[in-house]
Amino acid sequence: MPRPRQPRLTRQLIVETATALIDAEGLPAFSTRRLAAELGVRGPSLYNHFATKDEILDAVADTVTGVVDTSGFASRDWAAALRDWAWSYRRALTAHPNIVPYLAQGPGRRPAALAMADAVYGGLVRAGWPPARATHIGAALRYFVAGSALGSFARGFVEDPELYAAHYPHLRQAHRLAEHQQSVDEGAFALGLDALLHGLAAEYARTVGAVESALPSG
Amino acid sequence: MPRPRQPRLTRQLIVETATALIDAEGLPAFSTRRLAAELGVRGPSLYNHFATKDEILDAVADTVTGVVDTSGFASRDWAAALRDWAWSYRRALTAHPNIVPYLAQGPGRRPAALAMADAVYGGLVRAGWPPARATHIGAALRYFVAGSALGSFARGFVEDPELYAAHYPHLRQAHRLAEHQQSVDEGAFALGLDALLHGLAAEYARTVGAVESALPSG
DNA sequence: ACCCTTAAACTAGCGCTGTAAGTTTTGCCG
DNA sequence: CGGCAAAACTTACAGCGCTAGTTTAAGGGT
Repeated sequence: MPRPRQPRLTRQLIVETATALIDAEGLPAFSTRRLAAELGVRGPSLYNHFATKDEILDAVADTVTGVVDTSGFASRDWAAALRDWAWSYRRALTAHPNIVPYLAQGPGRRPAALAMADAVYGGLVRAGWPPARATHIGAALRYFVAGSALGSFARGFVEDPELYAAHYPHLRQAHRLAEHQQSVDEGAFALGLDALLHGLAAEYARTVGAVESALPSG
Repeated sequence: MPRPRQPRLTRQLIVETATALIDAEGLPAFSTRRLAAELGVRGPSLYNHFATKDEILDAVADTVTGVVDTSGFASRDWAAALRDWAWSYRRALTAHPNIVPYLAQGPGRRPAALAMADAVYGGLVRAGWPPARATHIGAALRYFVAGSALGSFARGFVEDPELYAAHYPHLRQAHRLAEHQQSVDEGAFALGLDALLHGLAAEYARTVGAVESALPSG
């Protein structure tokens, strides 16, 4: 088959179809041939638009990260902005949980991830946090969000409840976790995020706030 | 080649060699043939000892998780025990960073991960936390530790610093993160963990502590 | 109007992968 | 001492990411 009169593939179409395929069937089922078949095309044709499979995955990951809202850092105080961002970040990841294992391995060279890191860091520094501290805070929240989206604590407990009861006395109810997976994960996230922000506010009051109020400009 | 006089493979030897191979060359380089070659053997021979490749990876992950120390929950107050556990957990994972992406996808049916979850949950409940809260706390800390071991915040920034400076003004220094990766990650972890525990202590005082001190047994 | 470059599909194929099937020889147990 | 299980083997299959080379259409330059 020669070059078609109208191109059958575009980067955008490939990324959209890849996202749908990963959402529907998981990362392991995502192969270049499988994706190509979904697009009515023959495997190697994808390489006219992307250099490698990882480049496709990067594009998928980038569009997922792209919807994260960091606008709070421009309008709200740093703690409220952090909270809004963390929830938005979590929503973006849990909307496409199957791509998270790939995405979680670092921002790499994905523009949206870098833009997000930039916005968070800038917002925290602007609020008075020392640069090193701002880096740490952004990283810590990223750890927490990525971890929560990745390793849904509850998802692992799906097996025969009898097995648990015998060996792990405190986990007798663990099989029920699967039923309420979403609410457990969200509850754990909400609790952890509140605790983190509470602790950060205390640190802020102890260090930044104290210093600023002792300065003429504060 | 027939059955040898002395078996060349044991489950333990396979797991140890697999761990070393993954540590040295990463998850993508870990294939059954590659592992077999390392053991002086021919690929399919591994299937006399493990049913699938994933079963080998589960065994590796389980031994990694197995060294995590949860003994603090038996001897110390809940907050100190959580801190000790979190650090021990993090050390175990960062000692074998290449297996973390596999390990982070849930406790599955790995005994060590389940035993760990059991110990944490039990310790928190014994300290007075309501069961649902104990589940949330264990999950939240697991998110944080796994996220920190998996997606080293700093590791992603390795590219040309000029690229960052142009598009992401606040990340001008980001390339330096790679140099200090370990200290940044540890600092972020320490900050986040302290903040988390600070917030949890406040919640404990507000709920559990208040109730217990109002009871005869408290 | 024509040529030429480039684009976008194709087919063929390489060296991998996980793993199933069947073979051979050894060690051990009844 | 016969026979069965164990543990290595060889062979093979389907699928993987990706490269190379081919074909034809689209579009720009003169």
